[in-house]
Amino acid sequence: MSRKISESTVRRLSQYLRILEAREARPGATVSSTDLAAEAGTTAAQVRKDLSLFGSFGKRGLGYAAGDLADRLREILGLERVWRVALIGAGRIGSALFEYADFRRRGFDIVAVLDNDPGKIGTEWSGAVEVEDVEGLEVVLQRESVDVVIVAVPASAAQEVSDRAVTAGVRGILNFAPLQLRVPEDVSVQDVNVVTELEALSFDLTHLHATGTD
Amino acid sequence: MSRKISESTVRRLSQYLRILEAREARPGATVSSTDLAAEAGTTAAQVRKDLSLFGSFGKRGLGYAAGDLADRLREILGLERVWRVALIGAGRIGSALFEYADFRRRGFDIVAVLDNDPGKIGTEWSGAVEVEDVEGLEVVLQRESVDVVIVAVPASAAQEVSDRAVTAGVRGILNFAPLQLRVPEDVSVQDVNVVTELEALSFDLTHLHATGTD
DNA sequence: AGGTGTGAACACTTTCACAGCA
DNA sequence: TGCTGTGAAAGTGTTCACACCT
Repeated sequence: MSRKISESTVRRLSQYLRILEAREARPGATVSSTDLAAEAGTTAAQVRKDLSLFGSFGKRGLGYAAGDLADRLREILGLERVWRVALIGAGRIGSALFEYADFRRRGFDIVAVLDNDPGKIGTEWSGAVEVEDVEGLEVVLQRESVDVVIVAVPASAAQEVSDRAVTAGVRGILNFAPLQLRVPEDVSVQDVNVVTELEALSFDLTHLHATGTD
Repeated sequence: MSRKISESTVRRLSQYLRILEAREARPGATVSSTDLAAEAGTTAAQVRKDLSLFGSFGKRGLGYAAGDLADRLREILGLERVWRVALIGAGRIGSALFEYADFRRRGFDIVAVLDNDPGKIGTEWSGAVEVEDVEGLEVVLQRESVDVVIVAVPASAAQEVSDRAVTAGVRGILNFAPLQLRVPEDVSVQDVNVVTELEALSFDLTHLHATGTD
């Protein structure tokens, strides 16, 4: 069924879905590629190309049925199920993520939290999940049928934790550690690196200033 | 001076720099494009292309002088100065970011924190910065000569806050709100969106499974 | 030999422009 | 007329392959 879909297309699909959800469209409402493009900060042609990669579900002369389009996007993105997520690392980032209610609402359920700090192990978070010893990583991942792990440990521990999760069968990793994780081909890693984003800003600012003179 | 440098090149430069810094190279140490590529998860040709966009500072047969290369990268990325950052939004994400010491070490100094919650305004964070009322945004940004703002407020408030920061002269925005900020051409925005990253994982996992059957 | 710097080939993405349906 | 769907054209980014220096 699937051609090769680019990373950027997937990112935009996620964005389109968020836009549609924010509108909580009344039944029957329609949306055009021009609409979506304006809000997503891209072009109408881009929106149509992205969507047409998965079939043609627009009506010529009208646009897309907003509700149907949202459903279709959820289906394409694999969001019709609940993903079971384990959070590895109960530090600042970990706890901020855990408290971020949007995950749960969007189908990512944090079913386990692990850390190696004895002061944290055994404590209960939000009266729901107990922090467990990362020592027992494999057991926890299996017991909870975890699909995805969030790596929120220091860089020095990240590769080991990732290796163990992969060995335990995990195929998706959201990585907050500032290094490139080495994983087998069939494992998908997404990186979040705020320092890199800031450095990209720094680059832009430094070189934007130069635009006038060059 | 500057040709058009792609977003992806800049991201990789940041990564190369981090790799070099992690090695705390002894003076005189050298590093080859093959080395860097292996650790960064890219190809040697890519590394050389990226670096050659800014001049030729490698030695044929030898590689790059690690220390010099790191210096050059910092210069290219505009990291030879300290960037003054204001954090708008003192919620979960905001506080996690504030506590993340790496920023300061890397030249991003959070000089102001703003929020609209009366319970937070006036409190001191890390005995260093006092949370101020977002009401006075413009005054604070000017007083502190802020270069970059981090937008960590709910989506509903993000565009307004961004507009006000831009009007006050800010040219760089790190955006954590899940929407596309509208800004003038000469303002650079970098987005961090964890939900999109998770949805990209969800997409990959859903479609990797299919590879066998298709 | 070993490893850089780079034009030229290739692959991928975005934009254009228009045929075709509601 | 209005707006989608899509081949073809244009534009960007990556990989190849090799001349050249140490």
